[in-house]
Amino acid sequence: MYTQRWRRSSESLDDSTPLPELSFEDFMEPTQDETATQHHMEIDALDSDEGGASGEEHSISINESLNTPQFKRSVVTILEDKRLRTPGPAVLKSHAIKVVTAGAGAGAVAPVKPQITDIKILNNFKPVSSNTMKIGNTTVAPTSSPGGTAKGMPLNSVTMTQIKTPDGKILYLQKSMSAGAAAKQPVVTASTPTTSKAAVTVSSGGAVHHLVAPAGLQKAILSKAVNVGSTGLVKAAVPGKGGTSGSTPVTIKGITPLAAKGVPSSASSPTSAPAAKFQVVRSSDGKIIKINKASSSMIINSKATTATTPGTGINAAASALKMSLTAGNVALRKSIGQVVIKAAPPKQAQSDVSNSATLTTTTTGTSSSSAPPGKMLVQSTGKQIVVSSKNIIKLSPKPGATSSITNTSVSQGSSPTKGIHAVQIPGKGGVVQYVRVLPNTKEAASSSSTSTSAKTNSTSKVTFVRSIMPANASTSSPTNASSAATKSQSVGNTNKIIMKTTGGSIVPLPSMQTLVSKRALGATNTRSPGSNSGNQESPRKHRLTDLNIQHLSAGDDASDSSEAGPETKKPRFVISVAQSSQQQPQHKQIVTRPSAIQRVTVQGANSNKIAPNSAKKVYNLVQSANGVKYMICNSGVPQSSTSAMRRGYTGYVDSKTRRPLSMAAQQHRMQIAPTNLQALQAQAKQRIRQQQLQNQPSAVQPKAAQAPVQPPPANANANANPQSAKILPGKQLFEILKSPPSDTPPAADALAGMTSRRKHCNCSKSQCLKLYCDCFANGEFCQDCTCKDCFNNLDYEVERERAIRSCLERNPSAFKPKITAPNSGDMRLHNKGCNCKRSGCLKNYCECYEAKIPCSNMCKCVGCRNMEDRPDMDMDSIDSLADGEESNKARDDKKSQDDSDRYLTDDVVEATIMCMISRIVMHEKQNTSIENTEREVMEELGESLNQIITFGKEKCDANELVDSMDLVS
DNA sequence: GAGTTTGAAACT
DNA sequence: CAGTTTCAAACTC
Ligand SMILES: [Zn+2]
Ligand SMILES: [Zn+2]
Ligand SMILES: [Zn+2]
Ligand SMILES: [Zn+2]
Ligand SMILES: [Zn+2]
Ligand SMILES: [Zn+2]
Repeated sequence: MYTQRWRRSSESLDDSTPLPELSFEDFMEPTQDETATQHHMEIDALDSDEGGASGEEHSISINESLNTPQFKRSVVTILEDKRLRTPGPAVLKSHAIKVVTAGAGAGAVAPVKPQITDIKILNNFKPVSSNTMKIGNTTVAPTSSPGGTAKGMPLNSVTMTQIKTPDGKILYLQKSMSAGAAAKQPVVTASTPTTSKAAVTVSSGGAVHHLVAPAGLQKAILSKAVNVGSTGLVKAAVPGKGGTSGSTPVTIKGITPLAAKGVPSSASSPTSAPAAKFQVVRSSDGKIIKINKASSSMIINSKATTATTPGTGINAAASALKMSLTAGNVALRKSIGQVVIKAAPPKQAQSDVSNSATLTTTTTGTSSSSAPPGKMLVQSTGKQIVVSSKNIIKLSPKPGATSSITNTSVSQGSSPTKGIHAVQIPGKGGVVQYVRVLPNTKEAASSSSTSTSAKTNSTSKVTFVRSIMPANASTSSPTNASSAATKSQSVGNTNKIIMKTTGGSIVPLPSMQTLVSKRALGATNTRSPGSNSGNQESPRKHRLTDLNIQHLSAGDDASDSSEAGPETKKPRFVISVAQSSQQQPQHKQIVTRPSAIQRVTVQGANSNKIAPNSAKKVYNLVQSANGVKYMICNSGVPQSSTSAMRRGYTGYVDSKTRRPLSMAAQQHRMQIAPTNLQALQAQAKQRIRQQQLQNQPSAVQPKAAQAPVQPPPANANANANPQSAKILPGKQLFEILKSPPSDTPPAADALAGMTSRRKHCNCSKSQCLKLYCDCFANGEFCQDCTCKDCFNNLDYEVERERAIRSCLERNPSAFKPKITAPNSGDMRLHNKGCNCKRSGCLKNYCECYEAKIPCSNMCKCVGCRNMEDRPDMDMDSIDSLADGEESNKARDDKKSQDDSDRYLTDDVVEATIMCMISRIVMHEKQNTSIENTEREVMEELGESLNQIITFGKEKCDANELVDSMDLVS
């Protein structure tokens, strides 16, 4: 079933993609299972959040503790020199980088499975440990240069963003802001950050964003598992922090604190909006994750920062990013390089200080300023970065995807608007993931930022986050909030509707069409890095290069988007964290649809309203294949990080993998309300808006059961902005989304196709109540399907639930993702394996192939040709290949997994991610087209991967030689 | 678009 | 659990 979904979509894209490449999904969704290691990343804006943030941070820290044992802080400095702009770095297909951050949620989250951030490169790379790696331009030195101390750095003026890796590594992004620059970013209270965070600004030169591993405070966790695959996805998930401390929940904090924590409600109100809201949407296939953080918002885009002076800014502006890896496998501190984010346009920046300035995040001042909270979504076709409340950042390379950006800026007025940047990487099917960073309230930010900036360098925390576009940006017609989202260019996939929960309200966002055709993905994805490595040139690269960025206008943050937000104009990366008050238990929203599930943690952006506690709520968004999206809220309870992660991931994972139910189950608490368009439209619209989150669930509850049904009023609670929630029927959104697709260039096409929902079932005898039906299997309601006698809708809730139970009885894991990564870093594999007899596992009949993953030892296939080895090969070539299949498989699989981790150290991953982020930021500042941004991001990724691979290979070779020597001797 | 192929899901 | 049937997608023409 699963596969099917993808299949089609993929097909449209490319059939060609023969190989078992990794699918985005893989990257994206890495951890499907609970266990799946999830990587949690948390990014906190040190500065940003004010008090609230701080609180959160702490919580985070806690989580971290969980996740990451200790802080080790190695500081890694990442310098971006200049990235290669090599065009399409093909990069490794196989390598995917996933970063997931578990929600801070303290215990809760962590508990589950703290995931480890892993970066894996499928290809065998050796860990670079000792040697310095260069990623793209950035070099990572094993030892971190600067900073060790950094940790303690006083943030002072500088705002920093911290990212912790599960390992305990923390990354801070500081943006020294030039004064001007500061503006954008929400300065937020930079103040707060002060505490623990010490930012280390390494770069002497201009302002630099430093990533420092702070000690405690906010931590960003990068899950180790980063897979960079050709598909190259980088996922960073930030799990919501747990529930415990509610506040913290937002894992990712916008660096800039939201000034306003309080956000007001309205979503729109950005300015003050207390915390930034992060919304993340992921839809690999259709999955979306939003995270809103009320208070702090993260901005990923550089835009925000205004870099005042581009050129000048450079120095000053450039912020150096330092990443410290604490635990990391390698423990080593590596100074990666500095990434400079310049407010100023990149170019200038570059000149800057040494190399560093790769990124300039100049925020367009305007935007930043204006749109306080901007939400950014970065989509890259191939890569996605998702930041979810839980904070997930995924970068998946999408092949063709052009990035579309939809950003809806929500401006509520102007200010409020938030830019959301969604990065979607088309999953196989077209799953797109979004990363949104909503600068909530940023408006203030701008102002605030300034303040901060004022400080010396003011490192503005800008970090990634872009402030959302100013309202203006949002210009986009807000139309529907949702619509706005939809506006996003759709990239490929299906439309995704993202529910924003900023306030608690969830707003459906249309997914970007960015999706890249599977093919593309596949192409890109080639697993074996090694082989690939060499070939950057390979076509795949492009894909990687292609990033789609969508802007979602989330409405404003909290408020969302829906209304306001919708406008997405510019693509922004927004990570908004809505804070929902936890209080309302209801977090849950319902989402019925499992399909894509995204998690969003919501902090109480709205919080204002709600409880201060703002526990974090996590929402999982699920998109139905149709495009319907469902939100699942975790009631305040912090999800285990893992769990959260999972879902998120899972969601991303292949469409196939999706299993709403499972999801639900996992989440237990969560309720899923199906928000099908249909349902919604028909019944719900009204409800939905209001109830969506809240009520609807009633019926819907996904069977998952666990989630008991709670009516998820979440919205209400959280959202002040229910409005946003309004979402309208998904379809509309979808439609909207769809329309846009064209934007994306080439890839887009494929993607575009994807965009709409992947599939619509055509069941005739199962009533869509058996797993034969993809819709049902994905936990989605049939929408726009051509099925006959369909019972998979709200009109037959009873039957549907019964069917769900039946399926679960038969197979408790029926709704769980089929493809998961055993270990965080590991490449995804089909849990059960396929059983192909005649297709050689080279056709979409094969679930493995469909998922673009190689067959594993779990597979019982006969004559399998779907092995990792041949990533690059085309179908044809593959066909020609003799089979050696099984043996190969086993070998490959194992190999890949084993080695992958070695090479990808946290540091490396972080560095890579940072580089990518920096690019995004820069582009945002520059306002370069999304496509270009995506391209560059992908290129960056590809470049990094190549370097990593090259490095790994070299080492491996050397080692082998040595070994052989030894043997000989 | 009809018909065939395919392999998972369902059933025995 | 194996073998068979059912099913809907994937594929072919
Ligand atoms: Zn169906
Ligand atoms: Zn259907
Ligand atoms: Zn149906
Ligand atoms: Zn197979
Ligand atoms: Zn297989
Ligand atoms: Zn196989």
